[in-house]
Amino acid sequence: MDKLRTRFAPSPTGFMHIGNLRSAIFGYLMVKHQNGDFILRIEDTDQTRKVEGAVDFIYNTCKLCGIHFDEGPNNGGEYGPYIQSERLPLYKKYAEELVEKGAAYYCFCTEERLNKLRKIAESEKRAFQYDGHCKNLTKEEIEEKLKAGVPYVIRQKMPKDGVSTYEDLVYGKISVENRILEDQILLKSDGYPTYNFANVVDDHLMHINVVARGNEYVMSTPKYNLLYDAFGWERPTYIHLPMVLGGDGQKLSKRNGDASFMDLYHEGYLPEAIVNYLALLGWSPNSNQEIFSLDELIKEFDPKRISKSPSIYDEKKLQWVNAHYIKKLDDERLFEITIPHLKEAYDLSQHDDAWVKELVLLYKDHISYGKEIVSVTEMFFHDKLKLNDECIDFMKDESIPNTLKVFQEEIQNMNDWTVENIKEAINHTKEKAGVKGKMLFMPIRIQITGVMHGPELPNTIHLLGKDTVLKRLGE
RNA sequence: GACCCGUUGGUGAAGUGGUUGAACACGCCACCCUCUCAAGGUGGUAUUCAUGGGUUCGAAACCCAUACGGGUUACCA
Repeated sequence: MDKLRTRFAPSPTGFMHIGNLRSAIFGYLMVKHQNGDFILRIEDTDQTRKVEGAVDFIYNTCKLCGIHFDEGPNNGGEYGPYIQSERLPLYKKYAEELVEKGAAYYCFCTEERLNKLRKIAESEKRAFQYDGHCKNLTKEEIEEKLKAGVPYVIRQKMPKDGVSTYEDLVYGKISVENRILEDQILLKSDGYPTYNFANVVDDHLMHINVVARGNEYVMSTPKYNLLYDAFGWERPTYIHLPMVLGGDGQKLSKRNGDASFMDLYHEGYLPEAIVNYLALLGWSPNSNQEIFSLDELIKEFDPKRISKSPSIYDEKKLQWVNAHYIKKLDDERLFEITIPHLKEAYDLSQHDDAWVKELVLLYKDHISYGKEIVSVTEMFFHDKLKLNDECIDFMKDESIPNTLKVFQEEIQNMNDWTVENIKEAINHTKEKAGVKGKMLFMPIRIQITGVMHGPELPNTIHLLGKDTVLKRLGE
């Protein structure tokens, strides 16, 4: 069997949303499972959508995720160029070849005529389909118009009857009646190929034998196959992926909580966690395992276990996965995904690096993504503590003023400001004030941090600093 | 409208005719741990498998309708 080769073929929009990334991941896993090649091809046949720097952006995103390309615009390969706008002459040549073979034809129909046809179809409540007006032009007529420079497109000649069938690795057998297939445009009047055509030509030329893409193409795949057949090329294996939807069951959008990969990344989600989560959206392993490294995913991946129904993107579960990875993260990376957020939110000039790092470490097990460090550490940066009702209630106990007073004295008399000494101070307070457990810790915690929960108290106090602590105890 | 695809709990899902009175995970709740929260541990919650018909000794699983959802129907990709 030939080496597996698939491609990720995005448009250079400078944006990669979760669904796109997932397609890339699935393609990558599919092909790497069998040691195949993963190729990047840029589909920029719609010049109006092109964005500067988009190719690098795609490379960066994938690199962060651990996905590498065996071939592509930035790393070359045997079958380049890998940017469609650089392959223009090719498409024309192949389109003309198809005309010669009788599988396509020149069409000189104007937009006005097409629009008129469309209107008629609409008024008759019929689906519009090109009527094949130019299909039967004589050779002389065509020559003449070409010579006269009349703008033209090249259209695919579709069979009028019969049924086209193919086998999809996910959806199984798909059949579509040929009569609903339109004589679609292959080559636009500006000389650019349409997506559909460029895809087939490039896939063949680049020896792509596995096509993994969104299931919005399930129904148009017979058109592609007809093209392969007309050329006498071998059809690839198709894997159509179910869609990813937002929480409202609608297509992903900013509105329903969609985030692009970069948004998530910048909020301190780890790429490996995102990849892990995404791999589980619409695919399930043969076991109950939930946490997978990329290598494990490659080993376990089986396209037969891709589900057919759309999946809903659930940020809660992503957070759970991400939190899992954060717990195992080495400190340096933890700092990278948290400290910039702290810097942005708070004035850190009063603190040195070591202090900031200690703070982050204190919350390592408490956050599920990097940016969450900001909300969770608020008490360190805002002096005004607002107690909620529960705290106020708690503070009503009559033993509390004394407990706080004793503790305050302990702090005042402390020479070395260390976690150990603070622990000692709490212990002394226990003895001197005659309180323990909750009645010992809670008053101190509430008075100093303003809330009833948080990480370990001595460490928290230590980080807050003696001055702040005394100030809050005095209030 | 036509065509294609889908429909297991709040979410991701396992399941491919019979230890399923439907696994596992997220979420949620409770308990344990803990000064507290988180983490961790334990337990619980929720789907009778969209609906209605078949086929079968037996169906979530096979077949047919219906409903709902999504997709396609561009000189966009």
